[in-house]
Amino acid sequence: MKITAATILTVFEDMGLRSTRPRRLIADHLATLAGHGADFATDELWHDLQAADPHIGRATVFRAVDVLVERGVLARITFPDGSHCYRVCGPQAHHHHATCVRCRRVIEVSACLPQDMLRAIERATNFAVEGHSVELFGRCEDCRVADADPGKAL
Amino acid sequence: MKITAATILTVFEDMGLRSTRPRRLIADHLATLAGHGADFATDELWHDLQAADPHIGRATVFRAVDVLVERGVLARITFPDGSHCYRVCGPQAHHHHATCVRCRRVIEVSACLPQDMLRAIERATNFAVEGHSVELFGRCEDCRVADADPGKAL
DNA sequence: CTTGTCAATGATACGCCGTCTCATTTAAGC
DNA sequence: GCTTAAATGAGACGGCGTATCATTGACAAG
Repeated sequence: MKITAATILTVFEDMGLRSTRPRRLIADHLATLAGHGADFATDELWHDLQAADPHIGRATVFRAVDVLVERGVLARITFPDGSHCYRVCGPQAHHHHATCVRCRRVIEVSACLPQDMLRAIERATNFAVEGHSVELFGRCEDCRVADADPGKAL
Repeated sequence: MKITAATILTVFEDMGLRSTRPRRLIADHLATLAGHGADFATDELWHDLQAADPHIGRATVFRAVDVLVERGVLARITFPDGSHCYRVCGPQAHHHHATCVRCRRVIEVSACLPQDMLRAIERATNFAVEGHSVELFGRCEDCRVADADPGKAL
């Protein structure tokens, strides 16, 4: 399912939030990002939006991102060094991400921890597991090619 | 295997780093933390160390933590909200962590993504998977009891 | 032991990133 | 329109990690 600006505006609406100019701009911009499968940092998003409206506030963008993360429209992806970025994901089925450590491209992965493994962990640790995160890091095909033949790309 | 101050000092030594007073203090303190299985933030560690030596520098502690994370003596545990803490883990076998969302206690979990799942992901995505992180979040037994009977504990 | 050298330190300035505050604007129901 | 509370935007603030740099001290050579 493709994420459109309308989809995102509906998410705001569903939360009882008003339809405002900044939120429309954000929805538009995220819709185009979704098309490219690109990831972004919040500050970066803010700067991009300033092209459309120089007066848009930083706090406004941060607030919107928080809402969308909570609603699952955006996924927060954390790197091993503690830095992170966001990605438009939509309220789709549960999934995880594989990130290329070279170009930072993000790919969705439907695989997940097997249910019986989770249950085994609960038994072994006496924990009630309520959530989990799985991040995969590696090299995408393009970057493997580029690494093998440095003269060709980038 | 129990982590001792000597173990940690050996790690510094192995990296060609000098044996200094601050590093000895850090090693000592981490050894006691390892005994309790406690987690900590870097700034917190700094404050604790100031009890032993009021002149120890913040940068020094951050530098030491970086080294030890790189060497696997410390594991960085990231929470869904982006905050994080460290935990003494030692260069043990590969493992992951389950964290109690209520008391933040951390437990080690030996379970991991099955090899064949990783291979299936590589086939499906054309990624060469080089690393991964798995974090489990839930409630430990004590906290479940405490939640069910608020009058009793904490 | 003395000395020379460079890693390491510690004090602090700095910068990023996210939050908070609050006066002003604006969406939306009447 | 008018009213009212939500939302905004400008900027102050704060946490946390890094950079800078003069001083200290570890360690090896003589």
